Amino acid sequence: MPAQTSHKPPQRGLRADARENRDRILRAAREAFATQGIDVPVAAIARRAGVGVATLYRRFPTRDALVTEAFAEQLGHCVSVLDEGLADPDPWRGFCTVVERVCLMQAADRGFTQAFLTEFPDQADFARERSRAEEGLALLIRRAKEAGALRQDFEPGDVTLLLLANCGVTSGAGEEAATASRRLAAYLLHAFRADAAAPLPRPARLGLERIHA
Amino acid sequence: MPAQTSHKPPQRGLRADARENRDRILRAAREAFATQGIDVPVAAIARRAGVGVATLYRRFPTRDALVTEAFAEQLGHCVSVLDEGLADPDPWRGFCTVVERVCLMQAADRGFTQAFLTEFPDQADFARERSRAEEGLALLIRRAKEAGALRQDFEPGDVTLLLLANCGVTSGAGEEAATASRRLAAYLLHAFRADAAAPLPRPARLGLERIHA
DNA sequence: GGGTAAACGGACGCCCCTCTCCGTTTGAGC
DNA sequence: GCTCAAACGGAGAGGGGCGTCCGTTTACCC
Repeated sequence: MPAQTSHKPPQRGLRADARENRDRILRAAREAFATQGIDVPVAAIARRAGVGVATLYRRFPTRDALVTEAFAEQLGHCVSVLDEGLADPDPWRGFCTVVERVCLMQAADRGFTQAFLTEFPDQADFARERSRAEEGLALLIRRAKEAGALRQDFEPGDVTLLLLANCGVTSGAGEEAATASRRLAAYLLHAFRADAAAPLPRPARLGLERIHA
Repeated sequence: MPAQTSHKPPQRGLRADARENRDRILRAAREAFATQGIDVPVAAIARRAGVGVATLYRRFPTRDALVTEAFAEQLGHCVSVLDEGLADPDPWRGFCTVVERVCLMQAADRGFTQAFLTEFPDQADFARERSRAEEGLALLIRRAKEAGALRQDFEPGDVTLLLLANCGVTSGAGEEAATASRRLAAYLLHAFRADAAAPLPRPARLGLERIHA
């Protein structure tokens, strides 16, 4: 079989106007989701993009498909943030950076946050990205522990915990979202430090996939 | 004027069957909200209560009125938890108890949590309870600081921060909600301790009323 | 037990959202 | 420039939730 050309198949072979419209729809969707939340009617997105609803549905057969595609970019961004964190010679600093950046991404995009909280289209693409993210994260955590910076009883599910917590904060805090998110991250990162160790209750069994349960 | 007899006016003077039905509706609503979330259709609540929709709407003229009334009990419970915390001779322990208990209440009731996160009917009753809660909380915080247990740069908005964070966790963690909530509370309470002090970013301006912005 | 106002319940109107159908327009190759 | 498949867009079908109307039933009082 031919090497699968990235995960954006339906771009090639489209007529010029169709491709243009497809881009406008995606841009409009991202804007709408970010500002109005993930529940904006499809019609509103179409209007914002300057196309008819039928055009939108021709490219994205269902609402979920559009949501998925619209957030693929953000998801990719998350992964690259993680890569940067892994590249940092100081694993603790790398870990902190990842957490802070992702939290701020959530704070800046209401739709992205909601997508985390509510059930989400579990497309195949996402599963792949997610498992990559899980591996990278586990590696970063292991390194940070070995460096003696991250507490020993920390575990990967605690990252999910933090992300969910941040979802709540960013959904609820309105315009203060970014400030609140920063403060939450600071508090939690502080509690995660090894030198802050004090007994913890047993961990929740939260994988990254649990997020969309 | 006659002393206002608590804040449950429309109980007296109802016909026996009507009062019975009213209670069943409230019970059904609380169950439905707790298990299915705050978005259950009114019709489902009516069915569960064994009454027609019209009967429901006769007692609770709008959906929001029903939600408000259904959660009044929980809100009262929160306040009494706070009172208990205030009664503890050790203000830090009192503070921890309040936080942990309220977090677990949220974890146990999906609807209550959602009501925190999403916009909420700002009924007059609630404003009163809320300001009482704010005062009590501020007092508890002041005492805990004076006792040297709570960090000096902690501020009331951080309680809102914690509650919102817990909302996110409990909405997202499914059956692990209680476990996750406990762990989050432990982490944050730990970070709130005075002996854990490290510089924080500037606080978010979150009052309790901000929760429903 | 009989009269009456209160309470009941289901059917219905209204609105909004998702997705489809179909007649019209347009880009691309010759 | 001509042809035609590809793309377009608006109108509308289908479904669901909120709140109301109105004919029927029932508790309470005498």
